[in-house]
Amino acid sequence: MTLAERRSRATIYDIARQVGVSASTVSRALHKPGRVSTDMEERIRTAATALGYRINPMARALPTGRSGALALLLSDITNPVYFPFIRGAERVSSATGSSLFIAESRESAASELHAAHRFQAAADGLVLVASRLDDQAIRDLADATPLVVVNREVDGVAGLIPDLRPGIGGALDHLRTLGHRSLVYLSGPSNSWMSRARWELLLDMAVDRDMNIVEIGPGTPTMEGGAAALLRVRASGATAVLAFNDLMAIGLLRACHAAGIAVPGHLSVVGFDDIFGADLTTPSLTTVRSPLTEMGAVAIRSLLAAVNGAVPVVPETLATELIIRASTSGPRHASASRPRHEENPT
Amino acid sequence: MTLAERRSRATIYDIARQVGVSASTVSRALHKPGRVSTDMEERIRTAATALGYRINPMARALPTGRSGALALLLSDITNPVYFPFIRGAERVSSATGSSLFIAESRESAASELHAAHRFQAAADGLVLVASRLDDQAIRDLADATPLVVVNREVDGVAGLIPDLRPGIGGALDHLRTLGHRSLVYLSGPSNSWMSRARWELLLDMAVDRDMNIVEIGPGTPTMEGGAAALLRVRASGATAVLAFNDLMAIGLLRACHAAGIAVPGHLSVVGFDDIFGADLTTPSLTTVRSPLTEMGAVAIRSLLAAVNGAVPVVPETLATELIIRASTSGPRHASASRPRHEENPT
DNA sequence: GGCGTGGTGGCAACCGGTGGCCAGAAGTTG
DNA sequence: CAACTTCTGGCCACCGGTTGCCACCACGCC
Repeated sequence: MTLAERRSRATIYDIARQVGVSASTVSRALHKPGRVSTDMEERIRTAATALGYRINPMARALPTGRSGALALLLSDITNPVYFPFIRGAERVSSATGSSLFIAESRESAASELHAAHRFQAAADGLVLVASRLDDQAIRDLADATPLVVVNREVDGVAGLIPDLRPGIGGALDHLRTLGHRSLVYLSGPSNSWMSRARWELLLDMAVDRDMNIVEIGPGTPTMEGGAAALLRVRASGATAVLAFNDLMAIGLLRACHAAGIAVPGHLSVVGFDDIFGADLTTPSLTTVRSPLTEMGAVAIRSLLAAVNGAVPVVPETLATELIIRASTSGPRHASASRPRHEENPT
Repeated sequence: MTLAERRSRATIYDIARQVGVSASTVSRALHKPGRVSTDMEERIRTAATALGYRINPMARALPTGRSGALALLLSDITNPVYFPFIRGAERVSSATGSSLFIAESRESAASELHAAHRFQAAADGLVLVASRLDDQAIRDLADATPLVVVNREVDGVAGLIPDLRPGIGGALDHLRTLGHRSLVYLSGPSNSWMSRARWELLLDMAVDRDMNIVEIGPGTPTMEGGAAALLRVRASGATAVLAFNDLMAIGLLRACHAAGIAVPGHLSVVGFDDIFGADLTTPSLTTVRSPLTEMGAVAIRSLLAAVNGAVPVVPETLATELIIRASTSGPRHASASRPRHEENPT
């Protein structure tokens, strides 16, 4: 088949021959509305479908410089947080007729850069999610290729960041209403822009609300990373902890259970992202949800705009939101057996 | 930038001009080891790196018919079962220098076919996971393009299926040892080849073990689908249920909890796949794990072999395996409070 | 010294489209 | 009816590589 396959596949020349016109006429009939007479277009279209013609994107890409492909670079494909994002991105790209490349950098800047270079040649544009590259490397890429960064802010590069205020404000208000005054933020990797952004806003808004907050970290953004922080969380004396992401929050939850610390009775836990699984834990996890599916969609739309030379418009609807579940309650209750919120056990 | 970007990007002609040779010599120096003299190759390589040359995959694809891209088609990107599979696939493709396209058919045969056609032109080969197409459509695709189907068997098409026997045998032995004699299989979608395969093997192996088993279904392969089956599961009088996948098993778990039915005290539950989250539930889920990451890797390796005209070799290590957690115990215990297996709460 | 041989590089065609430019036909206008 | 547009289709160069074939050169050998 390797050879057989190479044969077949009708080209515009086949159509041209059958209709008795030149190839450029076929090209125009198929892609330049109004450029050829209606009945000629008609004849060419019928011949094209009869021959099962499908355009060769590579051949088209050569003169136009446009491959019709976009690329998505993630630091960790198996992090559940990305799946809604990928879905949103995939929907928009397939709806607009683009193909989507995907690659994972495995938290390594070098392999991220390598993948980015590979895709610079093969795709029309790049989306970098939670990039591990430094600002200058990103700027260099953006100089050569349309580029959108997600969950990161780089000067002079199109970026996409959800509005953290409603979610973080909601979380702080929620905890304050429950009676918490002393909080901990479990931070993520030191090179994570988003971890820093969450922390800085928490700091700011906690002070506004007259609450104390300390940072513990940096930590790896996994369940293990969350579990590893337990000792320091306890030592801090805080009554509630916000973890950089749900994975860490879940890790902490499990570590608490193993150590006999009741959640939310002795410690309230809040996560970020609302990943799949956040409502499967016991207690189910209160978390700050990001509109991930929509962010994926918007990222691709902005990228397409950039590819087409238009100015990307970011809708202001990318707001985070607090999802209240069962891992938060008033401080210093002796037992976790009666979480005060609607429980969602499995 | 849309224009600026199109400029730059050194070509082999730029290198040729700088070194003072012809483009074909450059092409050979770069990709035909030994075809040009060593010092000429040396000079060309230095010039290439000096100019920041990177090959244009589209230009190369035109004469060779090889784009260096592979495509992965899934029915549902957000199903956690695919996460590890995608990772395995991505690792192998990026390790072999291929780029990976990804698309989701949203359970629709029409959009799957549409995506497949799009990728036929742009990629060297396709991987279809849990395809919703009928056998003939898949065969037609396979006639025109190197193709590997995963979790599906189609005559004359390369397929990749894990060995279900160890996992299913293990699950039946486990349940039998616990004292169960009467089982239910909660089947998935009627067009799911894998659901059928699991059922048929369960049937076969249950009879061998002198156990009763009935099928309930078909059902949608989601938590809702699992929850929806509760009434019929109860009515069957069975003491243990195996669900088509973990999502359904988790849905059933939650429905049981809501209905006051103790798991595993009143009902033991076994899932399939061991997705992310299967050990987050309470009780944590006993499940038949598939080697998903490796399957992703093997799928891409087979596809590459097919692309290169070699015979794909499927290693016999793709065995399923029973993961015993806390959702199974002996039948008819009054309470679920003391699951007999090491519990993994949160 | 003539000839064979292997090593090395160039020429040119080709992959499948795109698009600028041109020419003939048809239609408009004065 | 001539001059001028507008339509419509063809010609051809080009995008950036690959590769079959040929030519030239140096060397070795008889």
